[in-house]
Amino acid sequence: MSRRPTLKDIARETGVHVSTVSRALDPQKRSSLTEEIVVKIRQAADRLGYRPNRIAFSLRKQKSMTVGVMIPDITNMIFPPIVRGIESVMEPLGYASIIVNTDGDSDRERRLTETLQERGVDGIIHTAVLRSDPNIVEAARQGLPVVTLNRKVEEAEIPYVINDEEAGIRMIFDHLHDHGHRRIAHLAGPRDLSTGLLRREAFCSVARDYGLSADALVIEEACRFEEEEGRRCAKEILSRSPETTAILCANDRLALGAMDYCARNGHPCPDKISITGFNDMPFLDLIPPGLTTVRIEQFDAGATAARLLVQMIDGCDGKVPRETVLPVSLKCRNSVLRIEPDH
Amino acid sequence: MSRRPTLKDIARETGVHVSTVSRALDPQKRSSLTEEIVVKIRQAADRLGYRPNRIAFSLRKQKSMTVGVMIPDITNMIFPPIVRGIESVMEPLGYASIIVNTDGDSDRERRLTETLQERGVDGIIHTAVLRSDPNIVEAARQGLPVVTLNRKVEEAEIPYVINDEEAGIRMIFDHLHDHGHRRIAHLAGPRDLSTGLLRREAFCSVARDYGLSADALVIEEACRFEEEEGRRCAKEILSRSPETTAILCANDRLALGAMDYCARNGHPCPDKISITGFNDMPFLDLIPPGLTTVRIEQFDAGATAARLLVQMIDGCDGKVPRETVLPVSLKCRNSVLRIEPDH
DNA sequence: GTGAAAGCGCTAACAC
DNA sequence: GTGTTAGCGCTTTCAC
Repeated sequence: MSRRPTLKDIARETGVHVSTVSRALDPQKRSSLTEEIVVKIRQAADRLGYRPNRIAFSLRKQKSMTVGVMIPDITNMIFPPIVRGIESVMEPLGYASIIVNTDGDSDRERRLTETLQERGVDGIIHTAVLRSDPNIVEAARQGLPVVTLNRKVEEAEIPYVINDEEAGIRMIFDHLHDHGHRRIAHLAGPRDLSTGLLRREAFCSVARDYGLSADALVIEEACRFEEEEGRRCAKEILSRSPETTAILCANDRLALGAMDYCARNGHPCPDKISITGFNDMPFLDLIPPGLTTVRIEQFDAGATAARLLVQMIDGCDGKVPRETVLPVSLKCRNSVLRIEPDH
Repeated sequence: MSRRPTLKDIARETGVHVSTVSRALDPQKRSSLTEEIVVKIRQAADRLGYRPNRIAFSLRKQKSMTVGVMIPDITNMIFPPIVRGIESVMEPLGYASIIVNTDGDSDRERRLTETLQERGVDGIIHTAVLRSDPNIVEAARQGLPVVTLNRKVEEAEIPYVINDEEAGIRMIFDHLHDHGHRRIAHLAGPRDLSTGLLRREAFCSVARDYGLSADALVIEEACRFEEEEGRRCAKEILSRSPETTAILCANDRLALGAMDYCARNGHPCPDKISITGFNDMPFLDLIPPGLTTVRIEQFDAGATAARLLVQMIDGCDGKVPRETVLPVSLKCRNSVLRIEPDH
């Protein structure tokens, strides 16, 4: 359990100064040294099993080679692929990630943001941001590189990468309409999350394009993106508007909840009612009847956000784009039934 | 984007020495200072928005307040709950976790172990260890606190927390036997993982207790804990031993794969064949017909491992227990059919 | 009760 | 080409 060797140990071992050792071990500066001494130093380093101390490096360089990744909850299956996407670009560059779960708790988020800053993270990828989010805005204002993922914050110029919500909703609405559905309800997400709002707005806009008047639209808003809320809202929709033939849900978990409620209450999907989701989370294909949904490339989204963040950290060339919109696609399974349009 | 304030800034502001500021801000040592000056310093700190620099702290104290968490792959749904369990004890204690994915790649694991050590982690929780795993053994030998989770490594005295594999296999075997099954095949996990081996051994041992001779046992071993391997092995079992009435799988993913293969090849579960899993991963309840499996408390396992690790780091009282075995329970769903025993 | 000084392991001016 | 020196922000002896 002997202490890890330091530059000083190598210096003593080889009889040179620590700064020489430091240079010899830095690929950038190696060139300014004699070949002979470099070899000697590297051999000594290998022999002693030297590993650089990144903490000392961080303190000196004011760069921790660490980024913070804020997510609502890693047990929500759409996040692990995002995390892997981030890792796929960060790790090869030598960055480590500290992943924290906010649980959608803004107080907790504030504390975690502070913790990350105390730990000197070089930047933050935030996948749990609210449309209005003073904590992260303040951090960004102080000069910390931040990029938000999946959601955007409205009060600041923080770069974000989102999916093409509008296109996704349009695809799925078209799909329902093509299958004869005219009485399409929207099970909306929370209004304080940008995805919730964006998808709702897209729904209204597409409905308008199809000539449905806004006040005829039945929309029920979930408080959280959770199955339980899906059940509650499905119940609401069914009782308020029993003639509904399809429920377009703002995400998969809401759809799963809605499907469960409908199945238990004499409206099995797809026979009695068609239901659609959004996200295409893992394992959805194994759950009957197979939710038709909008596929989002979570891994790519993570990787894209990571690339942006690195650009901001390196602060190299011009500004990074404020907005990055990733393409989505329709994933047809079996939760949408073809029916005769009733008009 | 002004630089974050340091102790020096507060010292200048209040006209005292930095060491005094340091003491005033340390709850432990605050007592040795005048009440008056402590108040003045704390006010100045608040006014400037001082946040301690944990990197400097780490360098000085040789303690990073960071632990490494090695998992095979965070997108495997059994791991997120473990991560949250670890976090639930680590975060309140001020520890952050760096989570890394090994992808079961031993080379990658070695690199990651080194990276974690360079970053000065105070300990490692390893959920992806092989039965023989020189990398982590070497790290532990050098004095780094390590605890393994779900699996154990055989060549060293590294504390581990595992689930009661033996009891789990026994429960599920009993359950199958109670339902009349006598021709029970085992779809085993990889032999180089302790769970794979332990569950296989338990299977053989229970079978022996039931008077089944070892050479009559049909066992097919998967190379990885993945659906694809489950399909392959199910095919093998069905062709080698068509009279099989039940397949006891070493984990849920293998079971899902087996179920899929059987369904597609005229052996729907549970009507033609009964299948069981192990782990009770999330969302299993939504996948028909509902896999009967052994429930593991992943969150608790993570929390337990974290508690052990903290004990080791604090190096306080006596040694931590080498072995911690967590209880498991039977989770009955609908993948096991009651049949007439054929003898 | 408070200040002075050293040092954690490293990098980067600046000398020579 | 290599050594000297200073310093990143903090804690901790040791003085007084």
